[in-house]
Amino acid sequence: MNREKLLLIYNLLYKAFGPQNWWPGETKDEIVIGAILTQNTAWNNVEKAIAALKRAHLCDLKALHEAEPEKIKNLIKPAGFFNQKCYYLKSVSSFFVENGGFDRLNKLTTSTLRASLLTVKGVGEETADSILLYVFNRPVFVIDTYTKRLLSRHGGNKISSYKQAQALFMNNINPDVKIYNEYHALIVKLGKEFCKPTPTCQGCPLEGLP
DNA sequence: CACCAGGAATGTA
DNA sequence: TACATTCATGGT
Repeated sequence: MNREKLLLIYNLLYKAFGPQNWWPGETKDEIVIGAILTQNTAWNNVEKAIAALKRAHLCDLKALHEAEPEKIKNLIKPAGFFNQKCYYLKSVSSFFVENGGFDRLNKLTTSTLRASLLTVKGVGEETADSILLYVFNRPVFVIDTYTKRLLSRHGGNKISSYKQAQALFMNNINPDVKIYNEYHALIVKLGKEFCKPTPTCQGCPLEGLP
């Protein structure tokens, strides 16, 4: 994998799929909540959980911080792992509330903010980077299952760690929030349509690439 | 019925 | 560092 190929893949995906308008969420709180709920879970199930939270006026980090765990669990059940995710939502919402919310956290440098997010239970590397990119608008490339799959099928080299995969993109693509946003969203689109565990390469925008 | 989904935490070797 | 296990609902 090299710079030309990374740019070529981006152009092919963009031409085939067009702009994805990510992240699908109206508020910053909703994006953070969605980032937790979507862990190893299909997005349509996350939408049901978010809709339920909205109806209960709990699609809000401050409200979640004060809500009863049992109430949260019942509302987010459609997204699966409801015991864990309730605990994660609690820990993430306390983090935001106790640190003065978005505006104050936004004063931190990207690396400091990332390290801080990684101390929160329920926030791993991918979720931290998703929040950095889609909530704080920092130029951080998000690596997910689809990205790793794409690299293993078209990469030509072995990428073992998250950090290594992330460095590949960030060392070769200018740190542009807009581009990082679009590229990750396009890779997810590709993963859902074609680059699945059992790939359907008929009509794939990347058909024919090494 | 089997398989998988926009992962993370924890434990083992 | 590299895997294995657990968590759980809903779509295909």
